[in-house]
Amino acid sequence: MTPIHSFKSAAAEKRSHQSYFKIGLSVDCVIFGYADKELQVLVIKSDLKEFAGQWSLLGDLVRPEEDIDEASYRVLEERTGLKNVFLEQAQAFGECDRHPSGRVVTIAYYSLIDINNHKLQFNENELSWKPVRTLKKMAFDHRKILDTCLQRLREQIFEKPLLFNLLPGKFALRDLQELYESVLGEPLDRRNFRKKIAVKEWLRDTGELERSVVHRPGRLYSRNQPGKRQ
Amino acid sequence: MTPIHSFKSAAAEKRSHQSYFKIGLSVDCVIFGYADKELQVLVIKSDLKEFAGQWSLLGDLVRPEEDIDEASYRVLEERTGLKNVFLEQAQAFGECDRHPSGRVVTIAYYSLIDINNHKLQFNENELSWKPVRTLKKMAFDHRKILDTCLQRLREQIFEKPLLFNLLPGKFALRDLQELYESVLGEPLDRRNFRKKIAVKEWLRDTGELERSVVHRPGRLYSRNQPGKRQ
DNA sequence: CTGAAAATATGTACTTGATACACATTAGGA
DNA sequence: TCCTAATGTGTATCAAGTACATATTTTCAG
Repeated sequence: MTPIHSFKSAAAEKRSHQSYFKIGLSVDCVIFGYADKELQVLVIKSDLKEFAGQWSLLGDLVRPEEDIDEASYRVLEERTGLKNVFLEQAQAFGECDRHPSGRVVTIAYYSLIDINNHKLQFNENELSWKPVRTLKKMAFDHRKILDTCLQRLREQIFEKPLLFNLLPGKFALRDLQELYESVLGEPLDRRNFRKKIAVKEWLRDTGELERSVVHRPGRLYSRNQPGKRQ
Repeated sequence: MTPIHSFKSAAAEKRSHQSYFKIGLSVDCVIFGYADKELQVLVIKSDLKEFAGQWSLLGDLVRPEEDIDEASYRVLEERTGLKNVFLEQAQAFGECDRHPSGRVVTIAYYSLIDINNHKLQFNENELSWKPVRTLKKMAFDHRKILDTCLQRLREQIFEKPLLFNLLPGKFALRDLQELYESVLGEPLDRRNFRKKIAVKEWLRDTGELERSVVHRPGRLYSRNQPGKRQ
């Protein structure tokens, strides 16, 4: 047993524990979006021959000089151009055989962005949005990572106003409810949903109404920014 | 940008990404116990000169050939001799400067054990139980890790029967309540506590009573093993 | 112009879980 | 035998979640 906390110096560490530094460390980002009334996730084609044709999450090795949180923000920004968005660590995945090319432990983060309000950086691989529902098999253990993050998201959406990040600036309550239903994977009662959201003061009534709907138009709301009193 | 998922082989990986393998990976275990009516945590004296005299959590580097979960079980077993106990991953901590001897990312786990029902392996350093309440400053970012795990524990104790791991085989309801109060850091109403626990069916009435108490003795309970019907 | 269709908007009863709180009971010790 | 210090239990209240029905508003078809 070689307790890490008894290292005497970085130099001694490198000599005596060489083999311990053979483990690669990465971050993987589960980036959720919403389109076609379905929860989507941003994925790229894996170009590992073991996973030919399969989709994988956006990830990268952590650089020696960056915090792991920084690494996740970097991956998100490189791929979507977005900064300063909600990004939360979910869990580390560290089974020996999870990466066919070597030992790589990954730390999973998840994030939510408005698909129509950003530009993807399509500079390599095939980057695309896929419905979470239809992604049966993914490269590596990425389906498991996705499920873990989705589970975490489900636990959070009534605690924090996360899902507003997936919607355009103005939306009807029905849009919001459909989004919640997509994420939770189950229908919600319209009246109870409205009440539940109402008490949280997450919404601001824009005074506008829906247009071009074939029925009575609903009110349009926007996210109530913290600190702003309506 | 060098996406990890496009590695062609382990050999190529080693050549082209040498610098990415300079990050050390460890696990740290927050091992809770209960004694003197206080929540305790298992710590050792740090022998890093930067943290002379300070306490640190039990941790070790992850070995190249073991899963991270395995690593945490190994650390726990090496220090306490215990196997097959509850051990849950809490969070990864990966700030660049968290370890003075180099870049080490750590994954925190927490566990709960009965202090009086195991033998500590005192083969090195000063290994001891310390009240969580009195540990103001710890080595590394270990106080932060401890707080994170404690927070996670608080969220779990009414969901899962975790705290029974800290108690002897037989205990009175008052003992259990005092333990909950220690963990939560706040007093609980005796009658409401009893009701809340009762509906969960975590307890089995042993039929015995407390002894040597200077008042009316309470019933002694043991943990109701799953599957066992009383 | 009118009525049908399809959605919005809202309120009420019920159930469940959490909280606040009071009184009778039992063993040990003086 | 009484006092002490707990145990053991029940009830009223409040908050949150759930189930459910009716009136209203717009567009579209005729």
